[in-house]
Amino acid sequence: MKQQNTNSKERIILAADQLFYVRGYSQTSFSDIAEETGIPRGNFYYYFKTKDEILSAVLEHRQSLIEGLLEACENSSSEPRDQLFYMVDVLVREEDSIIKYGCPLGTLSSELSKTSLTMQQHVKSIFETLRQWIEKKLSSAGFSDRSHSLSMEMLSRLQGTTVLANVYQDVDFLRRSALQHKQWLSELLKNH
Amino acid sequence: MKQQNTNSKERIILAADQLFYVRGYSQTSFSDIAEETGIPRGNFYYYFKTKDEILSAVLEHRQSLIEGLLEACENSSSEPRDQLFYMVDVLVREEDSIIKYGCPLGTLSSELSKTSLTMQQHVKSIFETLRQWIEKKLSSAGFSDRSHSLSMEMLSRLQGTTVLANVYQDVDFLRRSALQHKQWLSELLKNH
DNA sequence: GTCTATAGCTCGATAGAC
DNA sequence: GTCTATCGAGCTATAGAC
Repeated sequence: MKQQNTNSKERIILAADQLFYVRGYSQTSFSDIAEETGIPRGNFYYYFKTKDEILSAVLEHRQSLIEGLLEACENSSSEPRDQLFYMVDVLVREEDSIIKYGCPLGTLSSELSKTSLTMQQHVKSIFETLRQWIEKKLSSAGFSDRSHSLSMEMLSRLQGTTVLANVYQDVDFLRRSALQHKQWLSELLKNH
Repeated sequence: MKQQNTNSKERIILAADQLFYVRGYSQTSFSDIAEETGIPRGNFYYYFKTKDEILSAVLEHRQSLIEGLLEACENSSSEPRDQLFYMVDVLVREEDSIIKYGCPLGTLSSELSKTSLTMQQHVKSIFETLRQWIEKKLSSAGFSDRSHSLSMEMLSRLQGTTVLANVYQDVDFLRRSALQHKQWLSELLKNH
């Protein structure tokens, strides 16, 4: 009934989450995670049968991180408009890592779409969580018909910004894009 | 003085270019390229000292492909507006591979920014070739002051579209986005 | 539950015959 | 220039002692 192992399992997931982001999934080895956590390689197989199972656990963790972000957006204001602004500003709050490694979801999806469509589907469902929240906020701001395509457009702009900021390693572009994104949202919501 | 080897070297580059796109750079092995070309593994080292040298050659090849695309854009019309449209429509002309593997430049940049900043700089310079051409076309359409930031915005939109189309494996979204992109360009150029 | 040792495989890279 | 054979390192995964 004792669950000290939960600690080790959680530490593996957290280290893997960071390493998969920084180095990519395929370029992260068990040795890397072992070095980061101090837990021996062979021990991992007590918690996970395969490397893919670690990836699954990491994806569940990222899903919960996204849900945490959405909650923070909800708590940032009572106005849907400002909640969406808070979402856009995650670009600036995470600017350092985005410049260096891109979007944690976008770059992982890119990698997995080339190697494991099954796992890529899991990333897609995290995107869906994000998109549905955006759609809900746009709906409550009066966009009942266009809310779906607008939510896709908003995600698309966010992804485009992270890719180019990463390509050009340009934090000023990232900040200007976030500002421009909020101006676009303002214009959009002004008419409702 | 005989150069039959040029044939083999070129075949290696072409196969590597395709495999680096479809599987990713790190996930493509010499064996994969050997299987694709019929050229034995060990033979590669006559033409390239390291795997990174193959990547360099592939990047030079992609640079020339981009220059070919720009030439096709130039030849598609005498109007800068329609030349830009032709550029946007590459999304639709390449829709199948974009849905499956994303943008050949964007996904490669994502991967390399995590593993080899040196090689990523090479990808960045290819993006620059693209961006400068767009900037030139916007300038000749009257945007002398905003042409730089608008060229970044156009690249950003293109990248965002490819990422989301790949995440959602959605060709309809890709086509709608291309249309929307051209409408945005039309609105922009209407005022000049 | 935790750890070491290692199997079995594939990788990039090398050596050398022809 | 073209090919085969192989090295040494690193990988995921397994076996089994404690």
